[in-house]
Amino acid sequence: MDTTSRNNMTKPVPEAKSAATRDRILGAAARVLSLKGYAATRLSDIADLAGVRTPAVYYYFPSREVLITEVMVVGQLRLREHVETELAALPAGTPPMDRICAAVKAHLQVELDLSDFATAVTRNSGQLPEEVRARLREESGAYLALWRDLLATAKAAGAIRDGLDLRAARMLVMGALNWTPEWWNPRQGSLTGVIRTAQSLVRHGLGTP
Amino acid sequence: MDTTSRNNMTKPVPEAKSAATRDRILGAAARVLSLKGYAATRLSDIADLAGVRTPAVYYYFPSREVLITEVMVVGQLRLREHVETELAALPAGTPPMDRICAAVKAHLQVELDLSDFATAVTRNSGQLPEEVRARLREESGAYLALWRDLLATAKAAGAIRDGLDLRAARMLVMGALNWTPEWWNPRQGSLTGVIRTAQSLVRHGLGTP
DNA sequence: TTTTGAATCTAATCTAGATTCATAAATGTC
DNA sequence: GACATTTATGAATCTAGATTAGATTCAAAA
Repeated sequence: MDTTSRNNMTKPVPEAKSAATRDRILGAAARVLSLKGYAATRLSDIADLAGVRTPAVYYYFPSREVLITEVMVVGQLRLREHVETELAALPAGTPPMDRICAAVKAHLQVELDLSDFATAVTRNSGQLPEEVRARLREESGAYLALWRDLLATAKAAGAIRDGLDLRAARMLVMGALNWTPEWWNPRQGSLTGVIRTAQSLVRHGLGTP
Repeated sequence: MDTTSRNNMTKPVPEAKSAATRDRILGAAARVLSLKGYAATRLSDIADLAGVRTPAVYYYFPSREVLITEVMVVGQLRLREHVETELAALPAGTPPMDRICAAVKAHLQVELDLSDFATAVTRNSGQLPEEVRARLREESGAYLALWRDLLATAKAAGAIRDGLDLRAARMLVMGALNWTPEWWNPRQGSLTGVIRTAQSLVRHGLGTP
């Protein structure tokens, strides 16, 4: 997925091969991480999946930790970007609760369908060594802030039930979403089904009747 | 926590010392696991916390994996037992949605306050090697079944909104609960506050208006 | 006392991976 | 088609931790 990206219209085919391999390794790392978790992710697994020998990884990344950190940062970034994009696409004047539901949908799409990177972040955020966590803090803070805004706006508009602890409510909702990779599987239920259910839960759980 | 247990009224003080140390090691393992995660849990951390040298662990457990497996099994068991106990304590005729809310409360109590073992399970379930996971499957299946029953009963009683995918709804709720150890901290909010919010979310999220 | 077995310790050993490095292929350049 | 540079490799090396081996301590039994 998305192996090319960068340098779109500049030099014809600069270090195309190189960039491609680098992306292949990064993508492989994301996938292994999302499947096996930080503990069990060996550099050799990543290399195998990328179709390259282990030392080749060092041609592109100085260490395992740097590679993993990049996966996490990219994952967190993509998650936020996708959600922001979807929100931005909403017509002006969309009611705040509908915006929240759109964010729920977008989050689940990235998490479950679009990006191993995003899954890697949520499935491993609790297990990372402190340095990686620190490196991630800023970006994940931005994502949390996005949701904080979403709820605060809805609250201000009177769309959220009274007496709810907003922080706790927000974290509970995000927890429900973040836990989905632990149980959801495309073979036993459609993605749109999960999205619909999550939206319904959130709308009725948070909203005024 | 529960250092003695077994052999209550037989021999005066049999292998009391031994059982105590074993429990100390097990408890230390639960705590380290719940704090640092499977990846970062070293036998030496466990030994340190238990006040013993690393090899002493091997006097009680044949391997790191067996030790960790036991922590997980105990954690999953305690989680279910506590929830079952709380449910059993409810007066007969308690409405199904109130029973669900009681389960929410019980789950959060064990998870956040009572047992490092329970926290260890939920924070690491996704990272475990296949053998441990297999060993855990039966017990965690029992817990899932408990919740399935809770929801099915409520549904049958007409206490749950129509058009909700029950499996997805159940897993989303459990996800919200299981994710709490990732963010909740006794210093920035009372446990009862989180419980109240979670109950409110679940009641309105699942229930008929 | 002496003996014994449980409980621990210190000092190795062993091993899976991460990391390094000197060199081989490939690719592009003139 | 020889030269330079970029990519990738095989064959070491290094290291953190798990595991094992062999004392050592000590209380209680004999």
